[in-house]
Amino acid sequence: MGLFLSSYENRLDTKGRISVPAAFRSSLNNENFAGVVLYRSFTHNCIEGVSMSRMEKIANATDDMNMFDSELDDISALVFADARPLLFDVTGRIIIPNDLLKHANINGSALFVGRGNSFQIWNPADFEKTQTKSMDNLRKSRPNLKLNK
Amino acid sequence: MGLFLSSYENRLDTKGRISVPAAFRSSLNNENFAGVVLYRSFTHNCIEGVSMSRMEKIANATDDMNMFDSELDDISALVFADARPLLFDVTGRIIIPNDLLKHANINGSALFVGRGNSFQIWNPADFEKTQTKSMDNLRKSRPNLKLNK
DNA sequence: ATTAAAACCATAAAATACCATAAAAAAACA
DNA sequence: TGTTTTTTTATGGTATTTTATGGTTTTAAT
Repeated sequence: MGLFLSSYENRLDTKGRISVPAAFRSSLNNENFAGVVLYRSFTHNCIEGVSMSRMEKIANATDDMNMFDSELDDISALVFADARPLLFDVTGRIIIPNDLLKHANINGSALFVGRGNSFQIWNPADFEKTQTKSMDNLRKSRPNLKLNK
Repeated sequence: MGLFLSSYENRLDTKGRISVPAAFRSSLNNENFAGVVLYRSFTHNCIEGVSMSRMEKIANATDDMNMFDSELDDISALVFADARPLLFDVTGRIIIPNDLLKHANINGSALFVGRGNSFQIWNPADFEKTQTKSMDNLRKSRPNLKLNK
């Protein structure tokens, strides 16, 4: 699978449709499932996105075990119940469910942020803020850090 | 087999019929048996659901083992004795047997919850509670948990 | 004959496919 | 390099299909 790289801001139309960036779609070219799987991030007010094959990997890893392992049971309860498989339409759009949009505070437009093997979808302004905060944290803990090498 | 993902709340009608979510049915598209297998969960007040082919897999897996493993023997004994094969009607509905409904405390409507290779059927309010509990458990045991590893 | 179960029919709402076009990116060319 | 042509992408609107749900009729069982 190709990596999800760079960031792209796209608009939601009146029907809630939004184009998944072409670059992300081509990272999913040889998937069986022509779409993405989205779920609410546990750690941020954003949406997480992965491929279906990645979900299948998780399913097989937790499979058969969780009957005896309560922690695995908790994890799979949260992940799979919340995960939304969303097919692309012919032009590469998806409809992001309302509860996910609400969780990420997304209204008019959304920022697709590459994360390597996954990606995130953010309210553009919120992402800006958390990036700044992350940068500040780094500078505090590592005063000599140079990020623009 | 496709995964069971996301959650869908549907209503029971006066005759006890309820639609299995279309997304779940399409995960069972290329099964020989046009329906699902339900049984009472051992660990929760809910109903477990799997495909027939998955039951067969469990049968084969336990077959070789339970001669030596008394716990597996107990589990498979319970599962198979309790399991109900239920065919879809033309519109994709099933009738959930009364003892299963009672076990899961289901009255007017039921929540179909994806679990990857299986799914569960819950009283919607009860599910809400256990999800909150699962989240609390995880946060306690793993404060920095990231699920998209 | 009475009851229960299965097959059949109907429909509003939701989801999805279809068609069209402007903007942007890439390719071809001078 | 700069300019033109072609292709791809993002976006908008409309039409069609699917789904969940309710009710009725027919068949089977007791």
